[in-house]
Amino acid sequence: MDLYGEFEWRGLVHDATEGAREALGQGQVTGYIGFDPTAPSLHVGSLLVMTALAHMQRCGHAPIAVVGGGTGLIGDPSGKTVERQLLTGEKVEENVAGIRAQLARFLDFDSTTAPARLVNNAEWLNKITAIDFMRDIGKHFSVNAMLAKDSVKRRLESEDGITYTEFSYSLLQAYDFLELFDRFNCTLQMGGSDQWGNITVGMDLIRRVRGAKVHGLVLPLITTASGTKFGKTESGTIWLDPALTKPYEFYQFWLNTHDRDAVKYLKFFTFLHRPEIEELERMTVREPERRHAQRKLAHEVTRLVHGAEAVRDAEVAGQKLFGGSLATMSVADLLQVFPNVPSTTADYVDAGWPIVEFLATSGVVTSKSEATRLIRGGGIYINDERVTDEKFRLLPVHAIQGQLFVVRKGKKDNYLVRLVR
RNA sequence: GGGGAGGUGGCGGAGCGGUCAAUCGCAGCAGACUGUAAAUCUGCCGUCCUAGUGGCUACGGAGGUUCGAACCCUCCCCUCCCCA
Repeated sequence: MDLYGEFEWRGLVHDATEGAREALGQGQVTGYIGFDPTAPSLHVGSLLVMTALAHMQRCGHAPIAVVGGGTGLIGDPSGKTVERQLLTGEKVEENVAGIRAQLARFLDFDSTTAPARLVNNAEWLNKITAIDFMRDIGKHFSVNAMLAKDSVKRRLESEDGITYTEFSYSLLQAYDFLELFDRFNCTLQMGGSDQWGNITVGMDLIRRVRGAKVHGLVLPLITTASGTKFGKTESGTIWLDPALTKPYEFYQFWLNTHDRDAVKYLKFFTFLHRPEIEELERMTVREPERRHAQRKLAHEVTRLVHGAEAVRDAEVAGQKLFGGSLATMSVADLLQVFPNVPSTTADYVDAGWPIVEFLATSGVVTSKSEATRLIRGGGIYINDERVTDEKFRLLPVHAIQGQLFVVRKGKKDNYLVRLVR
């Protein structure tokens, strides 16, 4: 299958170098994407480039995922307006380990025909000496040209300026590309659209020192129909790590995708083929209330990231919490979904708890003031029943079979609070 | 260097001595409607609590005048525009 055509149909090509399409059409290409270990987990914002790597492999090309154990120690100034805080070496290593595992889910390392690789650029960046770097790499760059780069220019104009460290970042990334070219004959670098500048620097370096023409392709910035930042919800970033974002929340995030974004995201984040996506599009137009596209999207993406079992749990939990009345539900049923939804415990107290205090200490809200505001606005429900009185005293007998409270904030934020004796 | 305009809550943008925690719009949260949508309408919207004619923090920074300052004065910092 033609990778470029696949990308194009899915709307994944924001920009590409001339000849990239042809190069991908003539035999196997080795391409890479870099991942910054700035956090211990990737988030949904990285999902697009991850699927891009997987698409490469599916089309018979050889993908390389590079985790920036070396560059992570510096920090990419692209898109940043202020100097970054440097991460410690241990922190970076920790983050690298977490990210590696997440990337591994998307790639097949055992393929004999189109092998995937996972490398850490610390492998070469930590070894090169300052003198070598300046002689072999630095010599090929004109500071005049570097100063003209947008990301640098913005920072030069800003009050805080830019340090030499961040200024040199793009050279390190260029060196990565060169190293991968030498080691694996890697001739393509992909990335988010903010990486275009860094990618072209690497292409220039390879052209100068090896006389070879390599390619770059950048993916679009993900936008939402409502104009909000993709990948954030009220409760924060949607992470890929199940310890940071429960698979249930992850599933709900996708399920709540805006109608106008659902099909676009199916193309972006799933590997479903064109006929199936087009059928889902038709179904969604016909019966928008069924949210065919959103359901499939949530199902597929959750499966890719967390596995089939997690999807089943997330779907069951969703049906339980949104499906019917809690009254007909057994504690056993609810306890079954307990680990899948945000949940806490509360210590048993005979006399019960003032509702406001209960909400604050269980972590459903951040302060008693917020609890009061929500109750006055009619946005708090205990076991499906709206709390109308902020002075209400919650008693152990109110718990479902004396064991469990289902606390709901607004329409869709469910929390389970279990009583502990 | 000279002249002019301006810095207010997440953003935009009013206010120009008391009734200012600060009009309004956007964003956000909650409610109604619905499809766990969108649009629309309603309420909330610095923050905390014992919820009160409550506490704390806030109109670039530091001082000052005043019973009282986002608002007046002084100095400083920063942004934008015009001229050199």
